[in-house]
Amino acid sequence: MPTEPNEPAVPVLRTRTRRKVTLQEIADAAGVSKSTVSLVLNERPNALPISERTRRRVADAAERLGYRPNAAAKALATGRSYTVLLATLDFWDEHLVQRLAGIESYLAPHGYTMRLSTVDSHTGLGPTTEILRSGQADGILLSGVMTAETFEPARALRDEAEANGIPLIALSNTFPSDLMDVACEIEDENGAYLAVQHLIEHGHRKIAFLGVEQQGWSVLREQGYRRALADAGIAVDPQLIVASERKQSSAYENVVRMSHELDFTAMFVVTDHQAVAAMTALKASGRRVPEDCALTAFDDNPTIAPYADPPLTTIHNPFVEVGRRSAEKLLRMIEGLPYNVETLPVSLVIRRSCGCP
Amino acid sequence: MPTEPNEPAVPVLRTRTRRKVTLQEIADAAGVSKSTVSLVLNERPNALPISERTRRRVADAAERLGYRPNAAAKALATGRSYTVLLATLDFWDEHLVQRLAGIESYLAPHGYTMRLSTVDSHTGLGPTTEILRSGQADGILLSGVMTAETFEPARALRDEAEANGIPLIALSNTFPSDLMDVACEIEDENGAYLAVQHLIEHGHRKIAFLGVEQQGWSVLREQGYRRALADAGIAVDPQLIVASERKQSSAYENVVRMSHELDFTAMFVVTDHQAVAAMTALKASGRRVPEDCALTAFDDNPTIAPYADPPLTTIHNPFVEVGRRSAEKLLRMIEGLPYNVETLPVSLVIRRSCGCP
DNA sequence: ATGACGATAAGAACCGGTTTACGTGGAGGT
DNA sequence: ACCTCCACGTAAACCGGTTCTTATCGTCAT
Repeated sequence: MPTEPNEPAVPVLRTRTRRKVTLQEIADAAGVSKSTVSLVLNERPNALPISERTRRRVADAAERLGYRPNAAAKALATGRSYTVLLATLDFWDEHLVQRLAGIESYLAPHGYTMRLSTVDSHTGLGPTTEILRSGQADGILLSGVMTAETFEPARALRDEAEANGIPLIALSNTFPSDLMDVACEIEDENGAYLAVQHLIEHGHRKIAFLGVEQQGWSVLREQGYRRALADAGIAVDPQLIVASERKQSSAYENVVRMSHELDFTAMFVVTDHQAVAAMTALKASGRRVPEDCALTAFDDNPTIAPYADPPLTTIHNPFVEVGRRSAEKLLRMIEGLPYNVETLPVSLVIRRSCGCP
Repeated sequence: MPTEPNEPAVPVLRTRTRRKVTLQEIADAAGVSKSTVSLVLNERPNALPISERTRRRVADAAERLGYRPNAAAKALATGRSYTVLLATLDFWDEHLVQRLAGIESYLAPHGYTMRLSTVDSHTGLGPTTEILRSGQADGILLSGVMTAETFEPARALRDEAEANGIPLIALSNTFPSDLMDVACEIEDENGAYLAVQHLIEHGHRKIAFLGVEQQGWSVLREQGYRRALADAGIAVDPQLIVASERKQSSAYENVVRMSHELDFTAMFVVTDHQAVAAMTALKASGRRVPEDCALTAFDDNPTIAPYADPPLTTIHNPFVEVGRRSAEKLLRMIEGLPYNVETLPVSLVIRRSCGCP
């Protein structure tokens, strides 16, 4: 029983693949020219007037045929890629995920998509340069915090972006503002104030501060800590102010040492991430949280704060909103629209680590 | 002293922006036609012959003018975007970073770049569908592991990719193989065998196994554990085989319980990530590692294993290589070339948690 | 009836590459 | 000296949109 010899062996994929529908095809279907179709489908604010009747005919045809504009053709004709480059200096930015959600939620409805490229000492700027020079991105969002290793790559990227006339903003406000823009600030100082104030309301007066070295936001949060103490008439004990490296183990070691050497009943830690290390250290030093040492933190990281033991009382850092705003600001820069930098409010999220029932 | 009134206020950026160099310009500079330039610059294997002299002239001109092909024009002409879509189901894939390094290292020299898009219950398939339908990607790498929440989105993406004739492969081998392809396997079974064998060589006979629920690779690693015991003539104690959820807290709780209820002197944990939780739990239960309980793990995660206390003896999981191979295989699928799935070897990395000096 | 004008739509050029079918000049054979 | 043939380049069409200029039609005032 011989089968048809010319029958392809695995035709499934090919037959199911829908052929791409072009502007011309929907023009034919609607009985108009392709320029008319383009005009209708793009809905320019002050374009040529199109009658309601043809507008509808075109829209119907487009809908019926399942038309999707060819991105490359559009990019070629407009000189814009409708693409944002997410350049990352350090993929281990714990907050990238949440910001990403905000970024995508803004980009998608505005017809933009995202490219990804890492910029570090291993990969170098090469691939990223290629993306910019070949016109594959209209703007850049830079992810990652400033460290000794990331500073130079970040500066190089900034220069490359500038040379190509492509706007760039940073997602985190850890870079000097003369180096690069950010979309928005958050209330670092005030958030820390609220977190420390809450500890004070619990009756604590010996409150330690655990910060992170070399980060502007950590300094701001320390200022909030100091202001809260000052407002409550509590003198600052410099010994109780400690800064760790970014990694958790550094925080752990610091807190173990502090537990042995210093006298405090509460502690404010500048990030949830470091707070869990601090709590582990406190417990390892024989202190219960919050009974022997109450603790508040900053970030309200959804993968950390609710699952810590005890759950963290912490300042809600609006990362998703920061992502949204960053995308919004970048798009405004791309379109040449004005924008301004706002400061987003934060709020205290009370769980158990502070001693609240 | 009036200044020139027509002088733009902020000309800096514009003047520094290099105008894009086109094929035609370098054709003029080299005194040839633009088709010749295209031919020279693309170096097709069996294209029209070009004399060495003009080849050099063109190359020189291109170099001198700093020519970069316009990606959109190329994409339009070739019908290919030279872009791979990294679709992620779950950005918290701990191993994405390393795989990403491997992926980029392969993509960049082959002229490909990466797009990014998340596919989950929040964002849905929408933006991703748009990318595929508008021809903005030639292939898809799917990141993230299979869970109850990610299964449906993954299947939908697979269907959409198939409908558009775009190849897709998964980065992790957690999906049923009839649902989607992977680029390569790793020696899950053998790695676990090596890790457990090492504990046996230290003289341990009561060895616990801590796995992760519902993951194929965890099952494979359990098989390696069983084979190692069998080869040493040790009977398997079913009570010592425990599976946790993916989150660390689940592992922590399981190990605390095991420490109280069961009798074992060593433990093999299926991931570094869970191993640190296990170690914390062991210490919290009053057991020293490795003196009271030796421990080996799997993954050799560079951000975890060397920094654990004590540093983890663990199986090196070649994530970077997996990323490279995944990119390679995807590109071969895009180009219609044959490929095959290989199994990558793993190796034991000895540090301190096993009890070695 | 007719010319002017406004509202619509068509036409064509263009974006910057790729790719084929088609010239052209020179070397080699007789 | 003439024809062939091959090596090398060129011209032109095409990819699928955008956008500006031009043409056409109906309507209204004169």
